[in-house]
Amino acid sequence: MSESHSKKTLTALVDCAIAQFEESGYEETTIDRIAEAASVSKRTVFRYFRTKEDILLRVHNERFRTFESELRRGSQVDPLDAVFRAASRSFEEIWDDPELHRRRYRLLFGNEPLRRRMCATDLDYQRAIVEYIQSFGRGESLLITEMVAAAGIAGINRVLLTFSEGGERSTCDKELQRVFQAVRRASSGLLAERSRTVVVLAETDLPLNDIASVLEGAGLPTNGPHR
Amino acid sequence: MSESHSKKTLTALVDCAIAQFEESGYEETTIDRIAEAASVSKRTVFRYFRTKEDILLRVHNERFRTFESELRRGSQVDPLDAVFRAASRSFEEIWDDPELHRRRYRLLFGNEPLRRRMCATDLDYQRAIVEYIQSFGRGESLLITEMVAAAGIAGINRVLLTFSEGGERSTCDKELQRVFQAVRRASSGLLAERSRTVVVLAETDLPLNDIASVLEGAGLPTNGPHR
DNA sequence: CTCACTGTTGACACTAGATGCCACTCGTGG
DNA sequence: CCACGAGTGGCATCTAGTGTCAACAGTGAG
Repeated sequence: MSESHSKKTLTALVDCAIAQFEESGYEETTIDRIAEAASVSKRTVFRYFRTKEDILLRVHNERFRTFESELRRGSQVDPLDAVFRAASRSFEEIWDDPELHRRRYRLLFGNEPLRRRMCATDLDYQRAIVEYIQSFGRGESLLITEMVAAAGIAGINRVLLTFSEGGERSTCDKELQRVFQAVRRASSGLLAERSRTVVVLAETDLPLNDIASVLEGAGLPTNGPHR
Repeated sequence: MSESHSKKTLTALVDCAIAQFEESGYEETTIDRIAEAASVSKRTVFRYFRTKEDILLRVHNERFRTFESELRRGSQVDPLDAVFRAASRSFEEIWDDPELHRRRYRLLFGNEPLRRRMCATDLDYQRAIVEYIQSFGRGESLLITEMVAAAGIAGINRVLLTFSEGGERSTCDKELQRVFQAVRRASSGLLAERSRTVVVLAETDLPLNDIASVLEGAGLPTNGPHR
């Protein structure tokens, strides 16, 4: 259960692999080459990483796991708040060693097959978010929930891309907030399955103030200048 | 350029492969096994399909190509209309042989690695949709456009899942429409970066009909009973 | 000190997906 | 009858990934 692990060889493996990928490209770099560079046997490489792409993708997938556990931990009233918090948390680890993560994500975004592989992780995020939101039992349709989740994930991916292109922490934080503001705006309309700007035309003898009182009594704040 | 192709062996290959996959599972079925079942050599299998998963995924990827070309062809005023039309068109081929496609998608959705592979195609859809919408030059932010596209694609994927689970044409069409209504509702707010239901209170001496005329003149359809 | 236990590694054999190369066959047109 | 090209089989080869086993190092107990 404890699995083979030696911090030294692990980091050596990652460093050598990333260096080789950057130098010769992902496809062109064979496992044998990486093993040789890290002075271990091919077999040992596969003891540390299940697959070749796992060398680059593991950290990304682990980001999902922290996201998931943060999501469970969060006892928020609003599901979207919880998702936002969890997403923020999952980003924090990146800032421990931004340069290494940046190189990693640059490789991932720069290589088409790997970029596509990353999409597979989105499925995990979608499932987790949908399950979480549905667990609140507000009766939102599965379809709409999935769509809202997908939109949020697309936003998160762009934040990741921004980061890989050199985005600083403040920039990424700001973009992530923008994503969730957008999700909130969209979902308030979508989850309730209706959202439209309505213009009401009506004739009445009631004075303006009476109508405003009725609206405010119904929990609809009015902010127009009414006497 | 003409590539090797023989309708007979192609369909034989697909039929045998799908049958084997259904019987023994995707991973458990080797290329040799498929080749043997179709009475061709292993080498020939790879002349018809670049990879093993291509046997199942090719049709799905071709669906994207028709989507893309339909998108270009479409000379719609509204970009979302064009995307909706293109999506509908890309579904039409399915109804030529629903059962075969159903078996295919059942395998794809039922096998986790393949399900994840399908996600890679979403990237193509997202890029195409984003590029198309941006080409209208309405100044929507890239981030928001990507999010809206992702939401739509998530919806399309659910329609596909519904189909694979036995959904009839009318059911799928209805669900697809629901997806795009949702996208429209969300995007009208998102692309403009604001969306809210507004109630206007005002006093005026103008008769109802005059106001209605102004609104309709501005392209806002009214449907209330006004004299 | 030594025995036993455990965790890490290297070496080797092997499977399966995938590619490159060459020779063969078969139908069609000149 | 020959030529040509498309489609094919057979074979060698490469690479990712797995299973197995023996070797070796550290550690704690007797």
